[in-house]
Amino acid sequence: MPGVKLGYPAINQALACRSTGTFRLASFSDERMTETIAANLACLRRLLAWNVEHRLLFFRITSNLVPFASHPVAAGYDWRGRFAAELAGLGAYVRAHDLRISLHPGQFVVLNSPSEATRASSVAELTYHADLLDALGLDTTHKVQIHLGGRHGDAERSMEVFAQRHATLPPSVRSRLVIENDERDASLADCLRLHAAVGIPVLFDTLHHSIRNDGETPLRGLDLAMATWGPADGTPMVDYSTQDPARRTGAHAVTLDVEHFRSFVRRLRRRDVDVMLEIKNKEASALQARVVLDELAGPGEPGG
DNA sequence: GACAGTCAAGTAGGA
DNA sequence: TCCTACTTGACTGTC
Repeated sequence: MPGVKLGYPAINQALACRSTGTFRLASFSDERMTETIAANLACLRRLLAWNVEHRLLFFRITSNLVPFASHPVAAGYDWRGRFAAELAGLGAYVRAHDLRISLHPGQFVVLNSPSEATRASSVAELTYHADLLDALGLDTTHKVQIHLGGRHGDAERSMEVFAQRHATLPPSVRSRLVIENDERDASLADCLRLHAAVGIPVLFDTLHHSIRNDGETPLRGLDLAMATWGPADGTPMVDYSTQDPARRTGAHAVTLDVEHFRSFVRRLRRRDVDVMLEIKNKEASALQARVVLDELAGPGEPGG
């Protein structure tokens, strides 16, 4: 585990601010948009500083940072122009502290949808995510992760459609897009086939793989996924979680299973990955995981 | 201030 | 056929 960067998604429960602020579509106004984005960016700045202070160098920025960014209602709102200075400042902070950023658009991004309207809104949403990374001045090692979308009654065809549409995406989107295995639509093997077809890197999700796989052990699965990341993609990203025993299959645990995580990290050995902790209690688990990494790195050499 | 219903968007699976 | 979950609950009207 040479320099594992640890992270958590979107929200820091220890801070008294949220970068996920939004409003109802019916409440849309130029003023509301401006005040919400300004508050979200200010909170994001605090969040990143908190992360740096606690050596959590991987962070998933909320897709809500700019509410309704890909919705027609906001088509005339130039958020990139109005907040250019703030966004550039945030990006400079990310680069100065060697932070890693990811984004995870919602379930409404369905690139292979049979509906033309859904496909178009999906492309618009992905373009917003790429625009955000562009506005931050971040390179193609900062990623946008999505799932296959749906099977639409024909799993083979759905992957073909995904591949075809992937090829038509704007370069700024395509260069940042990665696909994550899930337990419903696309197993790791499916994602690897997509990689073979269009070159998209595969983000390995430990929990989803434990639920749905084709016999690959977790480490074998991880190695296969890691091999899909090229130099321009940076260190492979991994989503780490365990099953919440009290909830439905696939539900993320509320707290970190420290022993499970320790075992996971030990088995990484020399593998270079950045780990996103998809644990419900957010930064609290990330701090625990940080301790585990430091312990395993030994005295005098904190583990990245 | 607390609470409950609702919120831009799609899809599959379960009740 | 309706409800739920998802990546992250958050917003808003009512009491």
